Amino acid sequence: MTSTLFRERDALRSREAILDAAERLFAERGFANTSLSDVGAAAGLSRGTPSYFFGSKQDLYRAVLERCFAEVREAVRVGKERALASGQPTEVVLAGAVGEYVDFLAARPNFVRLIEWEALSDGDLSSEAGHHIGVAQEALTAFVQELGLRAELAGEAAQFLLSIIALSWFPLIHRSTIVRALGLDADAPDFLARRRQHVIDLVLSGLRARSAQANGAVAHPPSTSPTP
Amino acid sequence: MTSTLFRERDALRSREAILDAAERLFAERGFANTSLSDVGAAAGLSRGTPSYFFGSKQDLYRAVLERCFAEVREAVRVGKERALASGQPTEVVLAGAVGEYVDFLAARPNFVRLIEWEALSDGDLSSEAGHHIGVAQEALTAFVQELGLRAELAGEAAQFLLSIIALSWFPLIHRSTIVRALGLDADAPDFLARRRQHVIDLVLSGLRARSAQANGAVAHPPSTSPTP
DNA sequence: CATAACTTGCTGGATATCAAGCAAGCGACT
DNA sequence: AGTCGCTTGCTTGATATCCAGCAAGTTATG
Repeated sequence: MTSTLFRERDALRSREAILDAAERLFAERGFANTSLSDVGAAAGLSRGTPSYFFGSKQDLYRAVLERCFAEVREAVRVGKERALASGQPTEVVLAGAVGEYVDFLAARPNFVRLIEWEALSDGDLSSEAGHHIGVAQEALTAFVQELGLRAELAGEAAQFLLSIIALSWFPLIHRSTIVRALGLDADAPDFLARRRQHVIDLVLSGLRARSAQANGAVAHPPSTSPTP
Repeated sequence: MTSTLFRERDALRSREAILDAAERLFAERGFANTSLSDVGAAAGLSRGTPSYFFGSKQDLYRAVLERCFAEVREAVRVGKERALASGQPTEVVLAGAVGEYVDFLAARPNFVRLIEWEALSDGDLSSEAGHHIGVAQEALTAFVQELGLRAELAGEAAQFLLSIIALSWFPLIHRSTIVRALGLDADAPDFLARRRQHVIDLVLSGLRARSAQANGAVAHPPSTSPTP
């Protein structure tokens, strides 16, 4: 019998192992600070194997991003369909969607960090991250549709969506810096649930206030002005 | 007379020039992607000068961070004093403080990007970013004090403060990716004002809802639960 | 005042390290 | 024998760090 110490040779498995390793390392340390040696070693393979399967380092990076975005696109598609078909009241649908978004991101720290490196390095989305546009637009139209807004309020909706993303995203990036500096423990078992609820409450109260302001007369002045 | 083409030798000015150049380049491209040659050239000096003044690349980086944090500490201190002494109603004070925070960050893209690189690279705040703790704690106590909360609600306050930071911070990092993907134009002359107002409205409505829930009976159920 | 002795600000070559990419090689299986 | 999966040796380019040195001052000394 052949030794079981060495895995049998399997191109597909090795490819996936390299993708996994690269995703983890690129997410943790960024593109520039990850060497192909590191990737090979983390995949349990040699220095040269990443190049063998993916060509250049850039190409490997593209492959990693592509795999991540595919997952996100799918999640948005599914979430959108479910939300629009549910027939539940708007607030319930939104609360569910926001909560799921928080959980989705929290379960994918690699994805979040990858995008963050990307945003910092590139400056603009010209290169790889062009995928983002499509997903964001799809989410935005679903959001506008669910709120039953006319097109004129798309800017307002975009602000809200931007806020939802920011609220869900930020604590994951700064879990060990700002979050901890505020005395919160991102590793505590109930942190995620608390955060999820907080984000949902904040967004819903914001939307309620906004629609109250739009419908009724001027109950309170539009909002307090900051400059004296 | 001596030629005015060449600046007279001035150690302090050169030091500052190098700090400025390093801050800009580290913020734009990150630590790993900035060479000391780049820094020297950007400062109008030679390849070797950064090392001459600051020793190692790491030390130069530390000096840049230190200078940034000093500015932030000062801003927090001033803002805190002014807010607590103003005697205005809580909502006005908060709206002012939040708006100022948004503007403060928007005026300092270098700072925001620097911290973001730091958060991504380090993972934890052990090393350089330990400064953060102090500033965040000071802001938090001011916030709790302004709201007149008991210590038990510090966790709640921290969530709100975290949200304020996230809302103000995120669009600056993702101005060319997510913000643009949502159809917003971060370079439009009124984007900052709109965003400022949105953040203020969102935070204030959230706080109003929270205090209504705390004071009155259960007007609406605590909040809609996301899981089916 | 003049010259020498010394300091300070800054430069740019030399060296060493490290990583990407290429190509030759090697073992296993068909 | 040939192909596939993978490894290893080597080259080349980039860059951090060390250091010798120059030039513009500054102080001490005649």
